Amino acid sequence: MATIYDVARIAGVSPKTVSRVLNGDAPVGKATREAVESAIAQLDYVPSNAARMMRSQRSGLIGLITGAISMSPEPTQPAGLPELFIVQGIQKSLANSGMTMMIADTGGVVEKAAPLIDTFLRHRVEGLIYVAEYHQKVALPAISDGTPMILANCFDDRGTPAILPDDWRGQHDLVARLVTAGHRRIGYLTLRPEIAAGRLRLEGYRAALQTGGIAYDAALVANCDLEGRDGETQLLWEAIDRMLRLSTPPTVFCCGNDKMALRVYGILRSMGRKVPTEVSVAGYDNYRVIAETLYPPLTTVDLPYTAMGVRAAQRLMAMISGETREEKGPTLVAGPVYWRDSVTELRPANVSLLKSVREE
Amino acid sequence: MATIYDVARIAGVSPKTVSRVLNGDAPVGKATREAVESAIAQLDYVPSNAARMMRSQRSGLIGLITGAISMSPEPTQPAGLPELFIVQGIQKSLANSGMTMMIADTGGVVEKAAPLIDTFLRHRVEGLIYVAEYHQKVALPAISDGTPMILANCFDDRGTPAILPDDWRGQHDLVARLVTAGHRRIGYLTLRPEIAAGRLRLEGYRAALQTGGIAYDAALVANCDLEGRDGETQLLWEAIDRMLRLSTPPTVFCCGNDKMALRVYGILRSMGRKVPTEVSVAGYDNYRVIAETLYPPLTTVDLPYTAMGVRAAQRLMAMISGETREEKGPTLVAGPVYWRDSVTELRPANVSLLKSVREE
DNA sequence: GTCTCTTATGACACCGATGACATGACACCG
DNA sequence: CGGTGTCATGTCATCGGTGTCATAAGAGAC
Repeated sequence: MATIYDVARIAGVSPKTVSRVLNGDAPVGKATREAVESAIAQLDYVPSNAARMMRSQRSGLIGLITGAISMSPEPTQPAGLPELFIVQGIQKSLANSGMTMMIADTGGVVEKAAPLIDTFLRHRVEGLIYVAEYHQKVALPAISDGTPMILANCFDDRGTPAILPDDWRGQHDLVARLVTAGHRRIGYLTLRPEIAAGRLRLEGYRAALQTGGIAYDAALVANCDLEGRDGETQLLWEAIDRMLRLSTPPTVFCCGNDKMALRVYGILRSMGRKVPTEVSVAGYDNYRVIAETLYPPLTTVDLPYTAMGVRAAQRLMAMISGETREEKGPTLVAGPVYWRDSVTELRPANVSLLKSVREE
Repeated sequence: MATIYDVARIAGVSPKTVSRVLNGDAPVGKATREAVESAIAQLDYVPSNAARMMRSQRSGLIGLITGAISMSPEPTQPAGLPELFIVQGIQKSLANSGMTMMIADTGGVVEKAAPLIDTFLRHRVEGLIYVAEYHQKVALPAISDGTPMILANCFDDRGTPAILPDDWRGQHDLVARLVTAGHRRIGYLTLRPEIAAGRLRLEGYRAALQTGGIAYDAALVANCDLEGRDGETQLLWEAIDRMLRLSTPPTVFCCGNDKMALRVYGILRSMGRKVPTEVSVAGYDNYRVIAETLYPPLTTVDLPYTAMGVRAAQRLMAMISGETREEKGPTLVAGPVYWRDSVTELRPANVSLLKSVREE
């Protein structure tokens, strides 16, 4: 690979002048510039970032760690990689800042995080982002030197800056929208309460009911999340069957996520109940492959992964440039409700009111 | 950030000795080693890859370019990111070789590839991998210097080494398996023939029929792929309806991919046809969120993305280490048939023969 | 004509590691 | 006891750029 000295020799100038042409940090005569540019083209010269970095002490690198990309060796459970949208958002933001992203993954093994961080530090990354596969608490090894770090889709108890989905608000907005559409008996087939999303969304559900003047009814809520183990379909079947036999059965089922909604579609059809004319269904995640492909298309709440990635990158860049007006605590990012045909409007007259609700 | 000189001073030795402790490339006395290690720990010293790289002329970096991560600004069409499994496979392989992966994406815009390649060359990556979102032909700018490059999930007409899914074999194996199960009228709702997967899979379908002694019947094949535009469900409905009215209707529908199969489930149920007792359905891709969640679970062919990633990394590493016994032409990677409950065995007696067919 | 100011360019050291080579201290050999 | 080999360590140059400073050539001011 050609060096700046080769270029200088061919162009008949000093290396420093070549450097000036490359960086435009001082005026260069027209004839000289052209000679240099021609030499560069002739040699296919590409400057070395390593050398540049040694002097400038800036790497232009951001390290990204995720358990997302490689999962357990026998990936029975994790099927989608939605958090890759977070990476997309990060990448989009960073490209504008001239940063290059290095990426590595833990393969789902937490212990691998430390050596990966070390590798990144050797490359003198200017910032680190850790992306989790779902909204959760994590415990990463502390970074001894001052390299800034951001958590995306997760948080820790050291107060590391975090970007999180606003699960509470998402479920709240969806349920509020259902209430506006006239639904008052709202079944909720929840995720397990052990995970953050499960807890927060249930709270959002309750808050929206309260605002709508609807009493919470425990008979309308069932945890149908078996953590990926088999039997989920049966659990759903039983919960749905039980709720539909109530004296005032639900007119709509909210599901913990879109995947669950996909199962619920099959179950309701097997029961001979038409969606949405006889019973409505809503999901969560806006997992497009499911939500848009299902018939009828699924009403759901967007998990704003891309936006979270953008925010993560922005907040990291702010930390790197040392801006003082730094937010404390986690940044919550809310996603819009995607209103599709899987939910009936029980009172069409109300549609005019809908503008007050956040929608796509 | 501490340097090797700081460590040397604290430990009371020369920088070179510190280097020796770090790299273990020459014997170091026990007492000296311990002094150095203690100094390293005390200073939180992390060696600089940039400096190391300048001398060794080896970066330990691999550049990965993909259009996968960030797609069109208004992502209506691309919903899944299955090719990220390719990245997973690559990453898994590279980690074992001590390589670090840099990643960037074109955002779907081909013109962005050139500057990204340039960025990677500045970092003196030792190899490049381009990953496409689906099996296709691409035209990338040539790499002027000799940096090795691999195409994954795509190919060009310059003969750049490529890793491709064996679509022909996948569809062939699936259909052969269907024949073994007793199906002789096999409907095929295809992807559009303009894309590689559409063509190759159709050929595999025909080849398997021929081997099974079954005549090809054009009435059983319909292109139901509208390139993401609306109306696909209607097109599917019409094709299925027409085929089911044939004097000898198909006993199974093969679908161009799992997403199409998801639609077909809904359509068949709306038509009042039970899957799989009245009619069987098979997909392609083994898109787990769909294939495993659907009821009944979907018989499909695995698109071996992870394996392709592994192969891509292996082939690249072979090129980097300059091994001569280099394969020519594309590497085809076949995925197994995942036999699930969406297809009926018409002749259970035949099950004993199945061992000859590749399965999970 | 001389002084100053700008423009254009070069000389040189330095960033942080490591390869090549040198050196000093022992151990072992005949 | 001198020769030779091994171990442990140091010296110095070097990788490829760029920051700092110096310098030469004109342009314009007085």
